[in-house]
Amino acid sequence: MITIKEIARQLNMSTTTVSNVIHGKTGEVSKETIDRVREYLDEVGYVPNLNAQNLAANQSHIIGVVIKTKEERYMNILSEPFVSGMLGVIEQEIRKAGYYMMLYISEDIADILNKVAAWNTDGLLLFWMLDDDALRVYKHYRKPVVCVDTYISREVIDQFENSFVNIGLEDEQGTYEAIKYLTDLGHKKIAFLSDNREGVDLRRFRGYRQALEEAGIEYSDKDFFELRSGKDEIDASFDRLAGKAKKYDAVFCCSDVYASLFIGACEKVGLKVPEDVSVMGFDDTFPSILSRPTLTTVHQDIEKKGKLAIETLLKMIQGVPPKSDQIILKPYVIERDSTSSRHKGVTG
Amino acid sequence: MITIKEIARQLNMSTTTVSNVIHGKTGEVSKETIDRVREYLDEVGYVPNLNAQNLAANQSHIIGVVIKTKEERYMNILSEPFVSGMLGVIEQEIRKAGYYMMLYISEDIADILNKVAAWNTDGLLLFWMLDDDALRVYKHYRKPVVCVDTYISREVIDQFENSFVNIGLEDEQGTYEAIKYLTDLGHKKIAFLSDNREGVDLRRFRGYRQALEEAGIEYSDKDFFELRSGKDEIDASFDRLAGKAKKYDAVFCCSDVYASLFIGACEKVGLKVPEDVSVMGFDDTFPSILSRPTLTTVHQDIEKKGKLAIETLLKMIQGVPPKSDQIILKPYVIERDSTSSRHKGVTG
DNA sequence: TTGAAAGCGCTAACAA
DNA sequence: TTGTTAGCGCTTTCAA
Repeated sequence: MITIKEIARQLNMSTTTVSNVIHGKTGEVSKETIDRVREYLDEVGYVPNLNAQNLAANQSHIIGVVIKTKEERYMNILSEPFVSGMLGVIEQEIRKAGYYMMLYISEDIADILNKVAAWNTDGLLLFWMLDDDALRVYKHYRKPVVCVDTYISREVIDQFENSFVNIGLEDEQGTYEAIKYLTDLGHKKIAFLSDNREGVDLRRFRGYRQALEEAGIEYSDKDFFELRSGKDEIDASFDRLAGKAKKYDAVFCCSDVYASLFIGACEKVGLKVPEDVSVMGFDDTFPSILSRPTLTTVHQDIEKKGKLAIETLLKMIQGVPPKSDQIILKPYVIERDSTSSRHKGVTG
Repeated sequence: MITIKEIARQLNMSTTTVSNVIHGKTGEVSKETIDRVREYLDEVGYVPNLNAQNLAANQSHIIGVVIKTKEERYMNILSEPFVSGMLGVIEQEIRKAGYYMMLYISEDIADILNKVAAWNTDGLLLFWMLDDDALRVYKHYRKPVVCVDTYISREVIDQFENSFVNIGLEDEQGTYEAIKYLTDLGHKKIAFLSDNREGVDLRRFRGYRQALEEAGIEYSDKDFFELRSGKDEIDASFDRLAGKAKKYDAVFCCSDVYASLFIGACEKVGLKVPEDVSVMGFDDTFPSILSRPTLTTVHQDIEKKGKLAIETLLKMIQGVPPKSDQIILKPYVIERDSTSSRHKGVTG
């Protein structure tokens, strides 16, 4: 790899001049010199050493994308349609902006922090942080941080000194509408299926509770279909829940994949979807159209979410302070074939 | 961020000593010094600047993962279940080995080459290169390169000076077995669905042709269901192909996603799967169990493929020459519900 | 308009 | 066993 120094030597000029034309700081360089340098650059196929550049300029052009995984899951996190969809658009946007993406996946915030610091990452995109995770990151990091789908308390946000931005979704409202959609169909016994009770899923649960309440339906904790999503247990877990589903009119699932797998489990126990039980998903990722029946689900605009996240982060990196600390997208129900109006009650 | 220099100053010793204990080169340092340094390192939470480290040591600990995309596709490449599954295990393995992954997605090899060189990437994982793509990369790069699912001619391989390794699959044999499975069920008119005629899919096509030949079935180019996979055209393309499917007993698809979408298109034109037409997929990714009917497909071990690729690359980076230039995994047919024995011919 | 030189943080050859 | 020092390739201040 040829270096600037060498080029300068060949051209009989200083490294400063070469560096200047490389960076288009041509105000201070004669037209003639510019051409001479440009031509030679082309000829030798100069490629800058980014490590050196980063070291000298103290900026890396790396955007760190941080995903905190839970322990063992049935599926590699990157295989989740929502995650891979998100990552796809994020990667694209980062690349378009001339930055590089580095992926940090870990269960351990401290570990992530280390790596992010070691690379001198210019900015961070944080997915699904809980509690004070994001704050811990920010405190040690003090560079632009954008969170995605993160719920933290006002108190914690205040400690961010105005440099917290979350790109989120109206999870509660979206789920409320989903459940309302089901009650409007005449369903009464409605279960809520998720593998956790935190963050995003907690808000969805609240939306679910509120819709039930407004419909005058009582909730019991048995209606929370808690999935054990470990690799070894997920099948058994679905089977168990499908067994319980006989007593329900509808089951709302916190992701399309879960909805799809749940439908499979229902089939196994002889329950027909939607005739015997309606099933809803969330996200409107491609499992919702591959599944049969196709999934009635809550659509969210993944592309927009990803683009907004990177756009916001990039602006912050360029020193533009964020206008608001929350950018919240609106989801909406998409009707497909996994739901229908209530039959059981009518005939039973 | 505290530096080694500063630490050395505080501790009243040289940077070499500090650097040595950081890197565990403790043979040359007294026990006492080691402890003193370690303790202080902990205390101040020292994090090395990787840019500096890379620059000085001339190695980046970055593994470049290169994916050459085709033009516009209906789906972001990272959303493809096969790709995201692969990336998931690769990321994991890279991380476990203490390396970093940098993703380079582009249509343009030259562009990729630039970035890879700029970062001084330690090794490269190349996906689905065609023709002399991989060779071009190697020629400009001359560091360890492992290809995945790459078919190139012997001539080209020879130019690699023994440093070419491909992690592949018996695509031809796998497809041969898939088609044989279909002919054994009594199917005669069998179509082959793909969006291209190169690389992997070309070999699969050859397996298909051979199986047909052995079964004494004639092939006509109309039996190649060529999918236009652009965003705007894919639906229309599937509809058109589903229309053609009426005259067929079975359709072999080059991916599970395609199989799944094709089944959807068949339903639209009133064709039942598998009663009217059998459909097969490839890869055995999760659409094959989410779809209804579940997909009969050709299973390949993605996890093993990914692990082998990284393992091989890491060894090469450590200077161990590869034993063989081809590591080829064996796929096998998995029976599910999207295929059945031939009815149409029996009754018609 | 151009150049010299210091320094980014780290490694490693060499000296002590 | 420890320290000095010369780079790695680039940016940038300051001087010419």
